[in-house]
Amino acid sequence: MLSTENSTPSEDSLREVVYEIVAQIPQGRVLTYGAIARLAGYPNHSRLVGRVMRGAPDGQLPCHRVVSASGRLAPHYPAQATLLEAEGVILSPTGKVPLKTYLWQID
DNA sequence: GGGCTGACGTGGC
DNA sequence: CGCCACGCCAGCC
Repeated sequence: MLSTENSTPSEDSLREVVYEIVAQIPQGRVLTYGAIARLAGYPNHSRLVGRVMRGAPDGQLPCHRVVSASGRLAPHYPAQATLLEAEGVILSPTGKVPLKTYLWQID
């Protein structure tokens, strides 16, 4: 089911799991690629998560709620800042998301 | 099979 | 806070 997610993670393998997780990020909150990778069962495949997001259906999935571990927004995704601000997320003067405040912490 | 790329992460300065 | 080097690994040529 979910525990046996091991050996050769592929973009296809992660896609479904990643979508499930991203779809559950509360509005006004964000998650990092690394956190998603870990929740998916692949702590060292944050890059794969990013690859999946690149092909993610914007509009159907809140992919704008996914940022880097530094709070940096995704390159080549200019609308992200706007979408986040529309949810009440106040970006730092440098254009990054203050994870201290907005990182989704599962209670 | 070999080498470069990249929506990443961590640590050092 | 910013930049850089290094580690990471699937994907693509």
